[in-house]
Amino acid sequence: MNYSKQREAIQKYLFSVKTHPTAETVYNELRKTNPDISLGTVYRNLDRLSKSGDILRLKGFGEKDRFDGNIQHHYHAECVKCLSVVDIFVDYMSSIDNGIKNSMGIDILSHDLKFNIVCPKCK
Amino acid sequence: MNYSKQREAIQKYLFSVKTHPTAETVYNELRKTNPDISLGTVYRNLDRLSKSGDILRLKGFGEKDRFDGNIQHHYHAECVKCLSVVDIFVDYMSSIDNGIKNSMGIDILSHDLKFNIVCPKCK
DNA sequence: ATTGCTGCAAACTCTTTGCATGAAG
DNA sequence: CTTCATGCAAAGAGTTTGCAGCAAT
Repeated sequence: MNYSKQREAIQKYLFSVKTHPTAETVYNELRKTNPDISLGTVYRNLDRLSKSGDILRLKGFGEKDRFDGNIQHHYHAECVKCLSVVDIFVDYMSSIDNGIKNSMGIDILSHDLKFNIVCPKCK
Repeated sequence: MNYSKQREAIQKYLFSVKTHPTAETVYNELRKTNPDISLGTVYRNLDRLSKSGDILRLKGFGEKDRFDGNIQHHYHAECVKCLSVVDIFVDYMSSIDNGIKNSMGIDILSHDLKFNIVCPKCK
């Protein structure tokens, strides 16, 4: 994997924001400092970075995928009004998986958990 | 909402299966007994039925939406190998939401929880 | 020099929708 | 008759990809 200015800019941007931007938002933000970047390159690098474990790809929040530069474990909550995504800094709750294993006898590899809230701004 | 033969067939089919078919699967299955049904009609009715609360639309399992005729509360698990979706008949765990409220001070409206497993067939 | 990355545009997948016709009430 | 639902095909939204040229090693 060769160095590329574009990939570095994408990763830096994601690391600098606490929002959970879509590919299009990343594209529009990066164009301000990197006017020649293309949407295809953004998609390609977001895909690469998430597959290499350097960023997170969040699915199931609205129709578009969202990306997160924070790879420490945390959950996410979506505001049911403005659809923004906020972080819930809580450790992975393995008790949930153990509970299912005990009551159902099914081995759980992991779980994906999303909370629905009304965010502070919308209240 | 007028009666329609097609909508009834869709709902009956979903109620009769324990799988969690995609729109295309519903379409292909219904065509066997209802050869003139169109994919657009299937999509339209799946949308209508999920909005009226008669069926469930499941998002976040692979790329395609899946539909569930069982509207009693239950969780779902996805097999990481074959991507099939199986039911986890466990009551809604409001303790999860209360835990977040107590530790973070955020009111949780609800949560969406998906388990990752290796299904019996793939083991 | 060789390989990998880019910009561009076209293609792809899933889903929704406009329209003229046909079924339901 | 009037309204709603259908079949069909086209359009829409999000994302991926083929290709020729440029950047990195």
